[in-house]
Amino acid sequence: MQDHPGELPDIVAVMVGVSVEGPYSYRVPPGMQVVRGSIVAVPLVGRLTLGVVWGEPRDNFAHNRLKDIAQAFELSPLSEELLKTVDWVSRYTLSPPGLVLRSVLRSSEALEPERPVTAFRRTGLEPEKLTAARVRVLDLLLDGETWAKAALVGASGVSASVIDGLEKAGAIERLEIPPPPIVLPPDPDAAAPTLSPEQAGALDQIREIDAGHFGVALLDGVTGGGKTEVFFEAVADTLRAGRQALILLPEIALSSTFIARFARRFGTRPGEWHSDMTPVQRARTWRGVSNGTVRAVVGARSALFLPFHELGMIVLDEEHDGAFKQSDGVNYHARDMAVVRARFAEARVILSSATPSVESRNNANQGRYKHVLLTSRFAEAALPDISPIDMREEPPEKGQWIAPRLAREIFATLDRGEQALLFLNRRGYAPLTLCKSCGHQYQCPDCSAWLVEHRFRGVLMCHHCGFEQRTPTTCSACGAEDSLIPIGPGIERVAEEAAARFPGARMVILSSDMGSHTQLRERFAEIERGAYDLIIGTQLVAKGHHFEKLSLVGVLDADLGLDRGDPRAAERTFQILTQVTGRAGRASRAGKAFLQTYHPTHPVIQAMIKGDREAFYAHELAAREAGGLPPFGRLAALIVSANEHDPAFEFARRLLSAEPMAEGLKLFGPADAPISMIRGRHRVRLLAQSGKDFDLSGYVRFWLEQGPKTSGNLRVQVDIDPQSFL
DNA sequence: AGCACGCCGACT
DNA sequence: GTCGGCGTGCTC
Repeated sequence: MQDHPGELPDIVAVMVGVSVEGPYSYRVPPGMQVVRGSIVAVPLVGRLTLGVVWGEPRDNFAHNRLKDIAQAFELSPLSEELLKTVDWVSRYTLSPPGLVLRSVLRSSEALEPERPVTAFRRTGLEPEKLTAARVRVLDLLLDGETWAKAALVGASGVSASVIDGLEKAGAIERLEIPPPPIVLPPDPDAAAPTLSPEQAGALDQIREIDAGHFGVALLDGVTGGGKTEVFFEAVADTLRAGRQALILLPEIALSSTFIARFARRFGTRPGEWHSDMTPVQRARTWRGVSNGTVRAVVGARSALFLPFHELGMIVLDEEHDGAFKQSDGVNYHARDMAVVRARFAEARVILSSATPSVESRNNANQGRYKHVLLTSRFAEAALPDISPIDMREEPPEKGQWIAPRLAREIFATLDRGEQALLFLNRRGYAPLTLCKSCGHQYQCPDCSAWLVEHRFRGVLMCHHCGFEQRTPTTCSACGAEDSLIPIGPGIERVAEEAAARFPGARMVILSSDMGSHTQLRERFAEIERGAYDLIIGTQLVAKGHHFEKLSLVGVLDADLGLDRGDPRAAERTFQILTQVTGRAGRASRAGKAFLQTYHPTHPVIQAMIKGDREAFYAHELAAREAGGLPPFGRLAALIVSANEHDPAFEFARRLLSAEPMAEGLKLFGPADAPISMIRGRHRVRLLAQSGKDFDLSGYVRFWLEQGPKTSGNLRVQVDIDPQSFL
């Protein structure tokens, strides 16, 4: 075996798809050929596990205990750039490489060759009986064409038994053909749009990044500025160059409009990759990406680990979106890992957003990313006029949440026959329920969080673990009747107020718990048709929907999320306020937006009112730099959790005292996490802060190796570059 | 990630 | 006495 150049000796290292720290050694049985990247099945404690050949064995495991690789799959070996990405992500996030590899091997169905499909063609014999149904089938099979059975049934509209009958009669014959590709290759020239001069300029700037080399462009443009058309043209360039393209979206479930847009531009649907797909659909995308028949993929963040071999372009649309950060299992941020993979693959990256992350803006300012600006909106639509409503000076009536001035604006908007949107980023009816006779507060039994009343569904529920109970009628602490009162507003409560104050308005509530994706999609379509006058919604309404008649946006609590001890609170608030106010006045109508706030002088609110996003970025970058926070420093959170509070806290303290001293490193904590218990586990945090050029991952790895070992139900989770401090 | 092993409480 | 709960440790 060894005399074949490029082949590995008879013992190889295999990274198994389980949570282990390094590859294991396996024998390559006679006759089997594997190389680095080969996907294999290996025996591991009595069962077969998927793994990938990693290279030469590194350990000296006793040769007589080695096992044979059970199977090498008939697939192209994973590309070197993907293997390097797995290693890099593992080292950076402190996740075992085997666990990271699992994200690559996520579709076990994809590994076996696809079953051939049954197809038919004419034999030339005419059947004795020619019925109308038979003629329809035979007409489709003219000119010796071969049709898959399912396609033939679909196109002819006959039942399968007609086809079986024709076969029996000898008029057609059955053959097994390879399954058709899941999608047709996209045509880069199918429907190239006419770009505006500004868009064309942006595209030219992107094209200045050499194809065939790594480079990142930040496509920074206002909502409605036509960013999608621009990056579609860059994708077309990539396809023309014979390379594959990946477009990552934060919320794939609501992106059927995006898929349709892609199909209009490229003449065919892209490959898709997201959690709503069946295992078989996923397997077909995975295989197609691997064997090169799928040239473009639109997917959620996990599509980053698909087995591309010719990856030339990664686009992250809405790059600032928090959904790109994975926070269970492997904690990675798809934006950063996309840049890493693109670097290994010599591919280009486009980060697209109307409200870029502070990190990306800084990279653009520093010249590491090419800053591509799109500043004007289509159809000359102006950005909305944004005004504050100081809740200290003009508060709503007691028991109401809509300030008088905002209510007047809503009336005026409705009178003109236009749509108004009320935004409150809080699901349910009320965030807290308490008993007015004994003061009992309804809390989750497993989390240190209040139960949120969802009146529509008649339950109190925990937004952290999903616990719910029927809303009681008597206090469960003191037994008092009719004593439970809701405190604070959620969108259901705002809807109740709106229904009472604007009785003529056709109203709709939009939040993630108001139905399935399909139902929500229908609601959005109805709104676009103008079936509603007043839209009341959470986050959900902020994301990329065009509402023609919408001319007023009211943000009921612009401060929500501003004042946590969280370094990204201001950024997130700025992003969501920009997005939601950007819903107003999309077409020819000038829009208005009102921010109800208790902090009208806060820099985020000020930047919104003045329409001065540069002021926001300047202020935020200065604040981050002064605090040594990302992107000017690094953060790592260590979350110690246990079934009881004290052991967790005590362990965190011991961990802290075992900290290896390092220059320029600051440690904070231990402190109870803001939500100190989730799902019955108490959580204590330590925070490490370092300078930008410090290997914080390496430091934390060394720290944990040196430090006290966990036992019992103690866990230590590491979150490098945490996005929030919950 | 699985899965077996082993230790402790609860029950036929 | 045995069943079964879950904490612990190992996998080439």
